[in-house]
Amino acid sequence: MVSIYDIAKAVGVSASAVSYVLSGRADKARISKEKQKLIMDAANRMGYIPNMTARKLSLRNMPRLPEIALCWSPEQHPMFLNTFIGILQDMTSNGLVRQMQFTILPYRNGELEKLAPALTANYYNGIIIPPVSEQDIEFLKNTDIKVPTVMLYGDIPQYHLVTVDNYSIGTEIAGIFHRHGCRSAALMQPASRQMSITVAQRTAGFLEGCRKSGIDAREVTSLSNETYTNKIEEGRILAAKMLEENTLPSAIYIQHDTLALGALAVFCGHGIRIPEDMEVIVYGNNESLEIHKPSVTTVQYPTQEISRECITVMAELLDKPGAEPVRRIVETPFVFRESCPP
Amino acid sequence: MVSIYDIAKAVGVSASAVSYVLSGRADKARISKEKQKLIMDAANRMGYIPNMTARKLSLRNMPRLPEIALCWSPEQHPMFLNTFIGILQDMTSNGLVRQMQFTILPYRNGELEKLAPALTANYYNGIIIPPVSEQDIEFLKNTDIKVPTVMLYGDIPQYHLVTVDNYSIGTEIAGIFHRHGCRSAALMQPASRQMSITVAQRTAGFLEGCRKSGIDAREVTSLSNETYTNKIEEGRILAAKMLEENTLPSAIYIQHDTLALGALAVFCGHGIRIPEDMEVIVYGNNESLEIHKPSVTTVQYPTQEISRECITVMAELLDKPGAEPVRRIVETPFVFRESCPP
DNA sequence: GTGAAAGCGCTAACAC
DNA sequence: GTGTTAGCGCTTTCAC
Repeated sequence: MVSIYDIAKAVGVSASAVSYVLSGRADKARISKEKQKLIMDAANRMGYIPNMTARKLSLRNMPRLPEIALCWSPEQHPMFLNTFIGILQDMTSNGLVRQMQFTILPYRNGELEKLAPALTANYYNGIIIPPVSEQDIEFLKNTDIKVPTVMLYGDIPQYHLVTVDNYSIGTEIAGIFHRHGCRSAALMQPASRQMSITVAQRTAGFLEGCRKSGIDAREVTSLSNETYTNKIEEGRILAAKMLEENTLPSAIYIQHDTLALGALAVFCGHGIRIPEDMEVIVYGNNESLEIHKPSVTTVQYPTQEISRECITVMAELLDKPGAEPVRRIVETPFVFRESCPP
Repeated sequence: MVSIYDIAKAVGVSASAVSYVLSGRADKARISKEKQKLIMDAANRMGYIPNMTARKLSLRNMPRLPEIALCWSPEQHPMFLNTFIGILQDMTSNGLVRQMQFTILPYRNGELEKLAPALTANYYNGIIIPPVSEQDIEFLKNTDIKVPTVMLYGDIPQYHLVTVDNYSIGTEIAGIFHRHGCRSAALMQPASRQMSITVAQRTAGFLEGCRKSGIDAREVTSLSNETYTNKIEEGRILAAKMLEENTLPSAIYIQHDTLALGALAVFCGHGIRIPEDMEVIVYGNNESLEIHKPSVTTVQYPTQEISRECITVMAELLDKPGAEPVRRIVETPFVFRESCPP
């Protein structure tokens, strides 16, 4: 990395002159125009990029905010990140939590390991990770992160946790289908490069619940090597496949809101009456499910509450680093609508 | 701020001992158990939070990534941030752009000014700002940011720009309605605390286009002091209001995708035939519009392309800081569907 | 086991 | 106008 000293040497001036010019305060130090140009040119030529770390350290009167790394995989629910930032903005401006600075560390599901250097180097005051794939959980279990770390979903003993009770969601849905006298049920879920543990937990709960209730349950999903332009299309294709096979169950639990919109479009388009022919429950939080005809019973994916809880826990941890790992389970309310009455 | 020296003094040991203990390497320096405990306790008691800036500066072998501030208002399109991070992850892992570190600076529309200290202090290697309100534009015009700065939407001479041609979108839609022989048109838009300039530009284009074509155009929007649980509900209420007034236009241009879903639910529920009774064009990128019955003609809000362009521009700027401001206009393709044929 | 001291790259007060 | 120098708070080597 080229520093202001390199430039100073190259141009034949002192480092402070370079500093003044490159941080836009040349006038303040009354550096001559010619020297300014020489310095600017050299900086450009040599590919100088200021080291903000050093700059910040020397800037005395700047507020020093704790830096939190927010590991983020775009395969999360597409609205979640926006919700998270919204809640953060809200809580901070209302003085509910201390100010913090969030840096996004993007990763793909299953490739969290690539962030290992940043995570293990004590580079941040805190870390937030929503590890959704088994592989990432495995990596985290075997990694020694020494700064306060909050997991979403992935229950790993040494770290703090904010999650929902995915397994119970599955069994409760199975229970509802059972009470309604359903004999057969389907479980529809999106394909992904890496099976999400949250989906897997709900799946396990649902299948176990069905088994106990004597409901004949089967999974509907696409091969992971197929690709779709979006979740709507995937839902349509999965639904079409079910119709082709001509073995519609009396109830279906769809694990993803947008997927559900696609699937429902096909079911309704083929004259399947919901809930008479088939009851539908969806996990997610897409507002469209509310105005869908018929309106759709959902288990709410509580992104707002998860965000709030996560931010709260992180803010508390900063002040007591050695604290015992906390476990916070966020509620997932059922919202009963036409597609599956209570 | 309490430093390791404060702790060292309080406990009566050297700063290096404190450093070892607090960064989890006490064993490496063979610090006695008692001293470790004393140091830990003092740190907790005194509310010590490590200064990551200093830590990073002294860590020699860490990769130094340019730090980019991403100013973000949650009032942006809810999927945009996720898309942005997804594209970033993609471009970086494919080696299309250099590695960068993104820090999120949350703000509310109209309150960008509160970020002024962070923006003007040369605290970041680059800054990205999507200023959507007039007030924030005004603030930026009068602010001297010295680091490479990319604006989305807000055209301000001294900064770089990535945007779409909002005005033309408005006029083109008016032109389509005109070609179809519409005599009257409505323009529906979401209420917001701060009128978004992008919405305002499309509005201006549309109204001017209507005026030139002799279309009688009127705006439908809610009072900014009303609040809604979500955009769907807002759309439903706006549509209901139009039905009450019993003056349906022959075409409507809806400025927001989710708002449109709510409004369309009401229109269709009241037997309004689309496009026969009323043509509909929507600006946005919600996938549901594609499977809506009838499917909805949209002008695509190209969040992916905007993100890609923005990241590209920023990466280029880092290497040539003094460059002339660039202007990149991203295409906004029309997708014609049933609600308004070409 | 422990502490002194050098250095990370930069800013800014100050001397010239 | 320009250069010297003392920090910013931390890590890490090395001497004791």
